[in-house]
Amino acid sequence: MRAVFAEESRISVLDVPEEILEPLSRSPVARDVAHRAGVSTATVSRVLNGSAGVRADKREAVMRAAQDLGFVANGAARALSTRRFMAVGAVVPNIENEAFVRVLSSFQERLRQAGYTLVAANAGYDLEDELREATFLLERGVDGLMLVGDIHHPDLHTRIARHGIPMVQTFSLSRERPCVGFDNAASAARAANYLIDLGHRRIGVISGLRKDNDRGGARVTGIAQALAARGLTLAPEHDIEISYGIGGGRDGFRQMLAGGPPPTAIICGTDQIAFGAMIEARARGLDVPGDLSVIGHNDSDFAPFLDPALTTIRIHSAEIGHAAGDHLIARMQGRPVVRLTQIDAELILRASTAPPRKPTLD
Amino acid sequence: MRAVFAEESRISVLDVPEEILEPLSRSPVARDVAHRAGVSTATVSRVLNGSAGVRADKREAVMRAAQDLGFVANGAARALSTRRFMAVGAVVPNIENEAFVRVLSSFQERLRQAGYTLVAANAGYDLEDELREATFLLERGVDGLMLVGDIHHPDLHTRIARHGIPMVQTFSLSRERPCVGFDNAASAARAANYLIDLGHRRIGVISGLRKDNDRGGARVTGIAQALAARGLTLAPEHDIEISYGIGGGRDGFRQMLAGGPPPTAIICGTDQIAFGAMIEARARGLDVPGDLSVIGHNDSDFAPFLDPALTTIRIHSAEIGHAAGDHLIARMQGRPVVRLTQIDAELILRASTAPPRKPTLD
DNA sequence: TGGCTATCTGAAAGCGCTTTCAAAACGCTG
DNA sequence: CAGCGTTTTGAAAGCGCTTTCAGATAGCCA
Repeated sequence: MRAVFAEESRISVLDVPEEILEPLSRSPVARDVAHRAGVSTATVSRVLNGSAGVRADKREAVMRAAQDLGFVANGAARALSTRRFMAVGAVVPNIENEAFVRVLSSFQERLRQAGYTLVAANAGYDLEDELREATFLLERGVDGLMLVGDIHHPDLHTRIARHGIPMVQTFSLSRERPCVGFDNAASAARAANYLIDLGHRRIGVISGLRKDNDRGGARVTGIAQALAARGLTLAPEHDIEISYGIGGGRDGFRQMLAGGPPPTAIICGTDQIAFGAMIEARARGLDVPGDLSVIGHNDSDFAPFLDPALTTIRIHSAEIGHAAGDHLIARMQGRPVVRLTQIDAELILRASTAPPRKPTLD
Repeated sequence: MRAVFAEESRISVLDVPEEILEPLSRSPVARDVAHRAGVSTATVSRVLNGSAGVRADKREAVMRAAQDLGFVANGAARALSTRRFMAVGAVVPNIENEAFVRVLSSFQERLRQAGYTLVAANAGYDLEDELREATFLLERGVDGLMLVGDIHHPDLHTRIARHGIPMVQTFSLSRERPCVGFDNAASAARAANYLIDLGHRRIGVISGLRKDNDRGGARVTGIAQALAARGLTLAPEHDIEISYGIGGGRDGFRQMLAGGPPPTAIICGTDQIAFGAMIEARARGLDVPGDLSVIGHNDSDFAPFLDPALTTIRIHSAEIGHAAGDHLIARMQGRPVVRLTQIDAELILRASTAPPRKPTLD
């Protein structure tokens, strides 16, 4: 059931031309402040940047003049002069995705404290687009760059290197490049082992799109290997790749059921997918966790509130963002840094997983 | 039930000092390109900015030289020279909030197409913080600014005016300033009227924090007025203000029940709050919608998938973002614009609302 | 008070682009 | 081929800040 009520569709008040805002003469520049304070622009700069060696009275005068005039330094001029933009870029696959939002938020928090601004861009799970967006950021001017994952367009590293700015990768580990993340394969394998230990033998996977996505790929690989190590296999019909979201999860599970004997447990690429799969399972009369155990990824806000509460792999997004921020800030300030920071994901056990009702016989 | 399994806590590989990246001489500048192409920097600039009036052969030569050198113009120098930063700022109350994320994403989409970058900042529902963040953005250099809501720090408008850049407000309407949004009071009132029409007489509200939040305030006011117009009142014990989130919703509803005869319907500030309230209701043995009708706000992804599916006020976040982007781009390019764009919210009817089981008698 | 050092200060030179302005090159026409 | 109107082009002047460098001041001691 779904209807639109009282749709008083959209209205626009047309063409009220903009009035001109105050004919403000011209925004004040350092010279104006210097004049007013009776000093040179050099001194203005020194005062406003807090550098020592300015006599108290002049300092006062400059401060007051700047205040009176409402002076705000021109960022571009400063950047041009100092060769520092005081900005950091971040390119993430999907800027609306909860996990990335959390990382960006905590990343920004750190940067902001250090006086940097964050400029985020969207790469949409496509290496070409990622390259394009990163290039755009480099042109506009950033002092550092955050990327997601370990596979990128071959030209990307060259371009970053040419700009001579530090870069840090997140969400996965890398032997070649600085990174903050976790072992996606290992954490997914841990979830698989947990299910195997519970007695499950037919285990399925519903992942998001894996194209240009090393994290998703690694997780599936990790699961397949964990199964193999215990003499089990990930059946092709139990290895589903769908688009993200609750709808994707429903479709994915439906697809899986169409492929032969259903699994007794599934591991999903996100909690949204897991939620969708649970809905579809219920619609098919399957009990979770009685007939089907479900594990998600991310520990979204709603995960503990689902019915049953969702077992999930919690990614410490906030800590990844903080660590990535700290890493970049340190390098931009020329301090030594750790090259690899590992922040392991945790398996959070809740009610959506249980031993299979009737242990499978094979 | 909630346990942490196999917590192999966090590891950091320490102090592998960063190797120096390629000792690249110095990134190429326009002069280098000019030299290589045998022209002046003026011509280089003309070619790279696509301005007409450059002979084809020189244009070719410049293109090739720029390509060979991997030249990328310095954004700060360009900004300083053109007095345009090609950047737009946005200050939102909570950068992690789903509704704002969606607006920012669609806003950015438009800006990006027009060659602008978005710089977003977090104001945390506090006017002082909002002022601080906006000022920070103004200093760093933006050509336009997006804000949320119609109440701001008194100094904010002065500062924006001093910079002479356009600003647009979102999510609510304003008679003083350019805006893209909807009538929060009216849309909430519509929801209230719908409940009244269903036969509800005791209607409650659980809103998020209303401090420095005109949207939240307007919604409650709208509901109270709608009730009053039908001879009903919003009882103080049914007017709850809590922090956002599912947990907030649970707490809020619990608090409401503690305050006397329970309402037969509630309107919540977000779908998360509504979800929390539904969980708490169920925990108390109340049936939704039999004993309690619930309406949310935003039409989050999960709303149609809750059990029962959630009736909610859908805010067209993506369209608000697009319209705000278009508005700002137009003004930055000196084109005339509409001053007020209204994009009404819709009431989406689903299964969480129904007539009260036993009509109240008053 | 003179001399010497330590502290402050301002003039001026960039930073790397864009853009104006005048000169150069070009293409026609008569 | 001179003369004239167009195109093209480059020199140079900014844009508004930081920072160097040398000169001006102040502080101190004898």
